[in-house]
Amino acid sequence: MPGHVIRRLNQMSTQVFTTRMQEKGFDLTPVQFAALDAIRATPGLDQASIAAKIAYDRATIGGVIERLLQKGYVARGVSEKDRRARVITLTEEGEQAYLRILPVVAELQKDILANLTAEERQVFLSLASKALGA
Amino acid sequence: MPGHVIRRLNQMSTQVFTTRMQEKGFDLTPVQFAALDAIRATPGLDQASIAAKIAYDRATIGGVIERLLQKGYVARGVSEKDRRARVITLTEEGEQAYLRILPVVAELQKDILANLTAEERQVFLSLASKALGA
DNA sequence: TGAAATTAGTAACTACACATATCAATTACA
DNA sequence: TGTAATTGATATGTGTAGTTACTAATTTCA
Repeated sequence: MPGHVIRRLNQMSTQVFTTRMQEKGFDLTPVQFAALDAIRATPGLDQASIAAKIAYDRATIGGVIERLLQKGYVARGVSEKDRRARVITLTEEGEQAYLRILPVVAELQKDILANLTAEERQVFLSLASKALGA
Repeated sequence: MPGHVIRRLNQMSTQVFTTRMQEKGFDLTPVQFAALDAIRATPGLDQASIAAKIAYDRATIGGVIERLLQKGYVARGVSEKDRRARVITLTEEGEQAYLRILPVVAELQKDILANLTAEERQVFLSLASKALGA
């Protein structure tokens, strides 16, 4: 059952992320990190573009960014080009946090597929990408 | 990024499930189907055992079963052996629904990994199982 | 046997995840 | 140019997904 296996994988992946982050004293969910990463890569992006970039629903991203705002990691402004759009940028605090968190996230990625050999991991990831149509 | 790829896979998988089910006129989520399947396979199981069987949290399963109850697919009783435990069984209506839904679920599993060849799918699933420690 | 530890389920809380509806701003086009 | 269609964001509602805290029932074991 592909669906069931994929769900279990995601469950395990989320658990590894949460556990490792907590161990290192950070309070950031996978989605929040993905958003932070996207915002840092393209500062001044509006919420809808951030959502599209990391494949999330627009409505979901609103809440995620709200929580990043509360942590003081990002700032929200109004776009000069389009007054409907909210432009998101990383704060200095967000930049510092990102730099501390990035190595932790990079490290824990290995733990997610820890039961596979390096080759198997490679095959798995390339098949997963193909399945996603990338 | 394994974590990100896995999340996207799960997202796609859920979407396929939801879309196909809706097309066929059924109102059942992936979790609800998994629970229904487990209950049917082992009638008279208590909630905690169902949760363990499909790798879910005890607290989450409570809500899932509550919704299955509302649909009239399952019945809840008190265990004779252990009065703390709620024993779940499939109703006749649940059995009928399951029989109609099963082929749809079996069919849509192929769509989840539609971008892969049969061989690739096989490799992917065996690697995923290994990653899960099965 | 009786107090302590364990276990089943629920409640409350946080955080996604997405659909749909709504509102405001912008763009397209007749 | 003015109305219609589109688009960005928020609000609302449903359904996971997990944590912690709690109650009630059961087991363990000193």
